[in-house]
Amino acid sequence: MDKDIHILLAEDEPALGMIIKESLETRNFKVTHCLDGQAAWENFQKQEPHLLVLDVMMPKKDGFSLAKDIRTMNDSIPIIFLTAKSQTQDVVEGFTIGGNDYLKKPFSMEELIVRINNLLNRVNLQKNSEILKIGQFTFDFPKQTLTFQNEEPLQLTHREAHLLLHLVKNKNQVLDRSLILNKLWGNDDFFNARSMDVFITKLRKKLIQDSNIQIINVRGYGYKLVC
Amino acid sequence: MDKDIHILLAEDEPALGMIIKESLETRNFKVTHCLDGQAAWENFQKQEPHLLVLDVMMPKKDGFSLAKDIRTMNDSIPIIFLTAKSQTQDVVEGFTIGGNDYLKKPFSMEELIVRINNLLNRVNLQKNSEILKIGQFTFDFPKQTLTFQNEEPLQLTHREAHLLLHLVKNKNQVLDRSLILNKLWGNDDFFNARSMDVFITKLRKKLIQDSNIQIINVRGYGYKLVC
DNA sequence: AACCTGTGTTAACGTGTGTTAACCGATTAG
DNA sequence: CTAATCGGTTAACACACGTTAACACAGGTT
Repeated sequence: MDKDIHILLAEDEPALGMIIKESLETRNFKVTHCLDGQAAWENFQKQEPHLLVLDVMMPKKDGFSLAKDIRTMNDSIPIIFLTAKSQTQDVVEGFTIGGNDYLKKPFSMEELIVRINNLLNRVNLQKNSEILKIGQFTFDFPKQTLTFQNEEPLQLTHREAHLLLHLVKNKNQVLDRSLILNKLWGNDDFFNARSMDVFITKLRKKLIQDSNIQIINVRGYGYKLVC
Repeated sequence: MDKDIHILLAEDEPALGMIIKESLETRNFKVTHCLDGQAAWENFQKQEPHLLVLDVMMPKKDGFSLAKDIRTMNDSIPIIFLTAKSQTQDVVEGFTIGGNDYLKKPFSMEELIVRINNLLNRVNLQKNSEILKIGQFTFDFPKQTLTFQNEEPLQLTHREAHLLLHLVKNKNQVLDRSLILNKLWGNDDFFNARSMDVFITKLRKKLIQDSNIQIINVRGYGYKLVC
């Protein structure tokens, strides 16, 4: 799952960069290592990574300046700065540019990984699993479409897509009613529960073409999607 | 022009607060001075200022806690913290809450004013000089053009370009309606919301050539551009 | 000045989505 | 068996959003 996460690392010290890269790769991240800000900028435009780890002091283009440029193109991508400096003013500058976290050298790999996971969970988790297969269907969650074999994609609504995502992520196991309700509706009162029932019906209809797929109710507990 | 800018100042030390208030007023800002966090909170709800200057250590409600509450209502209003502390950790805390800048006491008025102007410029006239790719389109924001592959560039209007820029900068994630409205229109009343709907329609039409690009509505929340 | 032209807002009407209600059958407790 | 409960299904509904066109207005042109 993590192998889908792509991190762009900009660090001019080759040895340190190597260590970070390898260390992150053992955690199943895909890492691109650039040795200066200019290279990182070019790579960012080509590859569109999920997260950036930028050294502040680099040749050609420093990390702050690089982050500033990146923010003109993308408001949300998480940025972590690495810096040898410790003055408050630098931290401030990093954050005003739009950095999300800040790590002072020397730091432990554990620290870096904790921060990366933090940021990815905050921003990235929801859109993580891009395109899923359910039996003979293809479920594109970001686009909210459900495609049977090679037919025309069927457009799902926001609620349908989210509910289906939950079911698929927990397929072949019982999903607790109130768990889904709390996650998607915010609370599990009577009316929301009935609303969910309606959506279960809708999903069943849209999944009817593949008879191997079923949304099974477990009375008093919840639902499970089998396929 | 500056006389339209309203700053909410929360500073419990009356003398210092007075100095700041008067100093900002000579720069043509409209300033409301509150002596504790509780008063500032009430005032914020009533007046909806353009920028906040918050002391961190205050009676009744400290600046961090106040900022946290304010961020639940408004993601974008710039917040500057004033603090006597100088530890990096406090700075980090301030920024993770959603502060935009940080000023360590004692500071000069000039410093404060530079930062205020910085933040206001960033919010008001986001200067951008980049060329973005959206699927098979090239979006030149400064020129306000949208080019499909090698065809003739399509001219966008000012509103179209700004709206598209926001969507692209936050692509693949849901962008809050009222956030866009507040940024581009200044407020999120009914009529502006309908106006935005019209522009969404216009953008969809202009992006129709690449079927992988979609502006998806999330009922009650906002839009996301997927590509 | 009168006339276009392009832009953004407002209006009017249509469509889609999510919630609620109503009615039903199935399951289970007593 | 009967009553209570849970879930299935359909339809009614309110309202968010889509779409188109009319409109107002600013800038430029003649």
